[in-house]
Amino acid sequence: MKTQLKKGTLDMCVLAVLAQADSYAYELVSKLSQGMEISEGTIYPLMRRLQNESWVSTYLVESSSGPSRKYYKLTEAGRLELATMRQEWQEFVAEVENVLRDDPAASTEGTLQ
Amino acid sequence: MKTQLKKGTLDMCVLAVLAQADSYAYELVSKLSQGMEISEGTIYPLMRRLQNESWVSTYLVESSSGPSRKYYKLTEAGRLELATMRQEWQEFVAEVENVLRDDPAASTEGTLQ
DNA sequence: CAAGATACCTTGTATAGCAAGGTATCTTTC
DNA sequence: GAAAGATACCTTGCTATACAAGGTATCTTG
Repeated sequence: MKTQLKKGTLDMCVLAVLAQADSYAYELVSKLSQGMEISEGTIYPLMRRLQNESWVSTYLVESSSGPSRKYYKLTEAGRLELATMRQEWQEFVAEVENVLRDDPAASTEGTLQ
Repeated sequence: MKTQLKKGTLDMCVLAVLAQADSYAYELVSKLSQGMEISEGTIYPLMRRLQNESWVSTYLVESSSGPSRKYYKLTEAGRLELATMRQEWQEFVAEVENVLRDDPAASTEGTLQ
């Protein structure tokens, strides 16, 4: 239902996770699913986009518990992009909060009966 | 460029502005444009959506400086919806910040050369 | 070998923001 | 009173992205 809110933030989230450690799509879904909803149908096109932008590189690793994993590694360009996205995200949140702040109902103290 | 980030937040922003005072689309654009970018091509379909959801009602007011203005007034349902959106927004921001927090580069101290 | 988990992927749909373009009204200026 | 500019409304077509649904292949376990 609040799927629109995610638009544009998921790539940043993925890059942030990859900034910690290399990972593969299937694992990224389960990692991110701890805090937010994200589905497989979202992650694979997304990873292709990140790769097309050269923000990640890939390598295959054979697994002992299933098919080979396609690992993604953050590139230097990806690291810079993540920093940019972080900044834009914070600016955007500040803008929205600024609009919300002017709303009298912002101070949620007894405004709703 | 960061147009994706706005997806799903603009209706909340509009409702928040209307929570302060009734307004019309053209004025809403200029009000919101103080803090964020939003265009006319966005606002009119958006206002129709809000109206279809019965979150706003409308009335015409003749202007002394141009054509009649279609004012939008927040309904009670709209007020409730705004509260819900606020909450979902805050939850969503918290989720994203949570993912970002785990990123070592989060503490922006000397991480970039 | 059947079932289930792991892991990859694609197709089609819905949504929302925006640029570009169009119309009508009202005031001002010449 | 014609032209120009601001005000105010609106629509069409494009784009991006998230997701459900479906499909394939691999490996383990019973």
